[in-house]
Amino acid sequence: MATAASNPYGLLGSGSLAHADGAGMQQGSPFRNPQKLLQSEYLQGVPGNGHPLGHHWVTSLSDAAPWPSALAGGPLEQPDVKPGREDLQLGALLHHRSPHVSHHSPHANHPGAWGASPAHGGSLGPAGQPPPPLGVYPQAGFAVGGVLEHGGLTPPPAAAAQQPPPPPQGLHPGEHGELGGHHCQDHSDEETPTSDELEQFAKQFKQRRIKLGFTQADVGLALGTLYGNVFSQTTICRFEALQLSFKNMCKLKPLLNKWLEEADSSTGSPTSIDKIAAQGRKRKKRTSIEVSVKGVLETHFLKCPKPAAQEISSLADSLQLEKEVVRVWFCNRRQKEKRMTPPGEQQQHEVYAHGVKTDSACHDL
DNA sequence: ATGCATGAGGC
DNA sequence: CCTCATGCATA
Repeated sequence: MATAASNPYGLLGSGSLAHADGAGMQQGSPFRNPQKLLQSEYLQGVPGNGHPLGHHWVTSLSDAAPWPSALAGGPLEQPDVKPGREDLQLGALLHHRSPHVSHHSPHANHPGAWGASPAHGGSLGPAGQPPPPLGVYPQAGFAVGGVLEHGGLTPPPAAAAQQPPPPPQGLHPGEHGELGGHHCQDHSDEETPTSDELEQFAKQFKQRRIKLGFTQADVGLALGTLYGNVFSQTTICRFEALQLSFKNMCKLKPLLNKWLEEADSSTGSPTSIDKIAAQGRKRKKRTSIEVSVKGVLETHFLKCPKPAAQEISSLADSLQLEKEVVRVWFCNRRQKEKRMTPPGEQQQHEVYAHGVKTDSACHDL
């Protein structure tokens, strides 16, 4: 498709571009993680993380296919040809507010996968959310809100029930009373987009962005000048690649959608070139971890995704790395594990479960 | 596009 | 110390 993916960065060599491009295109269905974000809301004290994350893989593979049938059952790129075509044809002309296909998967709303927290209409409040007054801090106005926390200290009662089958209850909108009696307003899609919708939106967004001649960085900046929430190229990139958490995706979608409309109407208008001040923070130089070392780390990660402090220390010592570096590495690894398609397995490759995680804390050192 | 890093919020 | 959202710096 848009192989011409933007090469906004003149500095990038063709080599890296090719790689990047390919990666981006492959993102057919990165979402496969059954992460129970939605439940975290009330399961907060429960072992989302109490046991090895590894079990996520097993979970996703064995039980559930959090994915819409389209993805799980049949590898279809697009159930409908709407997005792409529409974009190409009407791109310069106009587009309606609802980019997503009118017919969603009938069961697409099942919360199994990345159920976002529906009750967070308040914190996330996509559409109804008033733009913060020139808040320079993205997070200030937004409130990372009820970031779902770990709390994983309580082990599951029985190993048998590895993960409770998510109730098929559709988190339909209009349930919360906090928003007043507005309910059931047929908004485009503000409540809880399905992963499928998000995927489609992201795809469409990227294509339009490119056609309009904007780079990811431009968009991030524009969001800041337009709505007070600045984002980096990284974030926009991750959004397009669907490498953010479901919740995070839901939060950004409305903003990006607005930007699309804006960019659409002002075809040719120069975007505000506003640059926010950078913090004179002493950021540590990125420590490059050698491949071999990474291999060791990964091995350990497979054994125990959440090593104790002491274990981290000894590991760091063995690898001759700072403890902090190792700690952060594990943190990042865990995050990655949650957002991305599990390492070592791409959506096109064969899938076989790792039968190693019986869900036990790693051996105490 | 992605790896390592920072920081807020929370136990 | 963890998770989660986010980004600088880099491959």
